[in-house]
Amino acid sequence: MSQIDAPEDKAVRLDAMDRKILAELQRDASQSLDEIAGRIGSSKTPVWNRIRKLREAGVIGQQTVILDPEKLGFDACFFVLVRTSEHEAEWQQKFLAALRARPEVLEAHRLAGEIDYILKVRVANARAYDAFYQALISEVKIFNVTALLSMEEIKSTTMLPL
Amino acid sequence: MSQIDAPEDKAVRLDAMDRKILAELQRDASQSLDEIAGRIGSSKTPVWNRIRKLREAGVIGQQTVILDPEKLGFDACFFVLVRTSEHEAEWQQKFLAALRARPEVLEAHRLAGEIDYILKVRVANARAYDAFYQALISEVKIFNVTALLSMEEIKSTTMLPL
DNA sequence: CGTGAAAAGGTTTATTC
DNA sequence: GAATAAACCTTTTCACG
Repeated sequence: MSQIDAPEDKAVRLDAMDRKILAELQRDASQSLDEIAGRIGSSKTPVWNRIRKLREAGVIGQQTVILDPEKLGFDACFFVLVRTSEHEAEWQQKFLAALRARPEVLEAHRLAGEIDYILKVRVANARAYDAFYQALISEVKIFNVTALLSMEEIKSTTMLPL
Repeated sequence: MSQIDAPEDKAVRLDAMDRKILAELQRDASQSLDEIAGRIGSSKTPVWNRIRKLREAGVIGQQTVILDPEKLGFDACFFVLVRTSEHEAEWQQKFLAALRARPEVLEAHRLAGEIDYILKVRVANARAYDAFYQALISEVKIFNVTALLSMEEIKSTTMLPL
């Protein structure tokens, strides 16, 4: 069975210039090609060709804008530790679908160890969290839930350290 | 003492059109003004004026690009639960500065309750996590640390549900 | 593989209704 | 407020060294 380079392939070989371009794009994706080229000591066309390749390879994904949650009234952020008794495929499918469908769940990870899942949930206030929580446990059976309330966001970045 | 509208002010009043614009920018910040205007049923000029205001108000922050961590060799993601015995201002300053200085710490929150802090840390592998952990505890005294290893990223988004 | 120019399209400002 | 238009940049393609 043959295998072509698919976008899902893990790890891509990058040189120093690719890394510089990625770092610049992470820092400020609104920069022009000339600006990026200037900063990293290259020029327009090579930068453009590399960006195109990095996009095709799936290294560069969504281009987005970071909004200020508090200015938009999302005043509460919870980390939710979930333990479950159920480990059947069917239950898991239902649980994952529920998480993906709920827009207040910004992150969800399946974990190794005692705790099965961790969620990061952003909502307007504690009441909105409770509504989310009640809705979730009514959809899927969960053994144990611990909610950790964030008092202060010390740091938050999407920038990987290249 | 008078008070001017500063960028740090909490909560901003937005109408339905502002929200639609923000939703489009979150979804895809590379769209042209015409594209956004078309999708939300408006036109260039009003969309442009609103985006400018939202930027000035600090609602719209960094424009960035989401990179694929695995394609870049960041194969390990940990959530780190930190308990401390120290609660003096000086200790806290040192701890926060350490977290902010370490680029592998993508998120850090101060929590209410038993656990004092939660961190999200992205590194190449378990060994790199250990190096990070050793460096951190050598910089600041920490009472208790639990690392939760992510086995699977079920969901990860920066998009707030507008 | 980089350079530079040309074509197409986007942003930003100013003016008008 | 919104529409239009003009000036100015940027992106994208392409032909050439």
